[in-house]
Amino acid sequence: MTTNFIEELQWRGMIHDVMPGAEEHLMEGMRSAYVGFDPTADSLHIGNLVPIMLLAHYQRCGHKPFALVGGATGMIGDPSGKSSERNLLDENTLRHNQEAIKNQLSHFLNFESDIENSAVLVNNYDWMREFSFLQFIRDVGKHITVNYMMAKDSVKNRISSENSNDGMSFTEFTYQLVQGYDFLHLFKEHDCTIQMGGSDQWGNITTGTELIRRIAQGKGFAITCPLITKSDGSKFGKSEGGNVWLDANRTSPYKFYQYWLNSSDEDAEKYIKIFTFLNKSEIDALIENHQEAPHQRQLQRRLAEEITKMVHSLEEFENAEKASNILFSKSFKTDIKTLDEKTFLDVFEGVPQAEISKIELAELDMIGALAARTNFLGSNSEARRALKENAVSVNKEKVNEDYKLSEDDLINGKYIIINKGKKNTYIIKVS
RNA sequence: GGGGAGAUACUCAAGCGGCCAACGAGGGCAGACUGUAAAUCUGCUGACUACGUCUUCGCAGGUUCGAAUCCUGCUCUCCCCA
Repeated sequence: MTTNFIEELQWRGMIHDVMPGAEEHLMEGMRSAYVGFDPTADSLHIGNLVPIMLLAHYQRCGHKPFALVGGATGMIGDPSGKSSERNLLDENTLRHNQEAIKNQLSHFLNFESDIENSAVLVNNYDWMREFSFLQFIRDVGKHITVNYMMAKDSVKNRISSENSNDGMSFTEFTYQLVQGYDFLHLFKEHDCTIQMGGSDQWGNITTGTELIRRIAQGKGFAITCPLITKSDGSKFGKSEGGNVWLDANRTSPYKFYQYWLNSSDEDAEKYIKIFTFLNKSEIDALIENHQEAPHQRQLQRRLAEEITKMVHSLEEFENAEKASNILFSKSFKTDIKTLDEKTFLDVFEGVPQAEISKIELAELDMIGALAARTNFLGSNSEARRALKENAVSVNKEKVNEDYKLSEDDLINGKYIIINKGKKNTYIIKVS
């Protein structure tokens, strides 16, 4: 019943490193593996998507996935890849975030308890909370030398790097021990033998396998996936300065869809393997088609479709797609009128809106429509600048500073769509 | 405890009495080109009732016709010696 998990990940480009023996270990039968998630926010973002997919594939291959919410570790802060100390969380926020995260994970993982390999959510705060400091340093600390801990890249970088002047607190130094202990705990309690994560987690994971070996005389395995990059070098998962979140309230499904749709060709080929469950032949065919007619961007479309459906829903995807088609269509003015009000609102869900009266409309100039009255832009200056740069359009037609809005501009008798550039849309509702 | 260096816009980083709303780079935004891509080129990137005015260069005072630049005190950071 188990299919070859490693092989599956391999062709998808999701393997960075596998500890020797892991593949054989997995072929022997159902195994349990876990991935840690950081509960610093009440939503995951697409940077978390890779580990999520890791677990999802894992479950699909017939194994049992554990999602560990790092309540305790989140209180400490992982020094890997960070150049400065992190803020700590309090318990209430933690619990709230855990719930939200579980909810999002359930889009990918099956938590139903009636199947053998159902997913399980655990929070390391539950077992770390009662662990006293003395107990911990006796039971765990005794087995790992400082020399061993110092040898980890995450620690070395922080201590020796010239650009981090802040040093590293003892708290963060102990992070790997706490995470390592999680692995040991899950090993003992749930027979969890594998930990997966991004390649930056390798050091932390091996501290865990080390603990399992020394304390429980067992064998734990590490599997890491590459960190996702974008071909232009910018950070993956960031858009307009912020994270792309899985939560529709933080990143609207439309924006989410657009993020993927705007992937470069190179990235899209990579992403479709990593972020969708499409099988190899299907993906190969898609890539081939795309290379023949790259301008049609079928690959990006399919990629965006699959992920949006998974993270949000079929309906949200359809709205996002529809909105995209209309917003970027050549015959915008006629297309937009084909929408009834309900669909119109769905399509523009999450787009900033402002409501004004007809009387106000008559007096409103473009500065007011962009900033002074509506606050779409940060300041009047910004509005003036945008107008001067020929960046603003009303219902998709470029306008300049002298343009006067009127009732002729109303769509469905109520709405005016304003764009700044191609990608920033605002709606004025006139009542 | 003693000595030294520093704090400038989103980030890095110039400026060291008027020519400073502040060089430059990165980032961001926009325009052209395109495929809502990448690359490239161009413009913008404190605010306002806008050819002018106002508020900004760690904080608080002071000198001066005039200060990011000089002086005094304070806060914070880093480095060296003990």
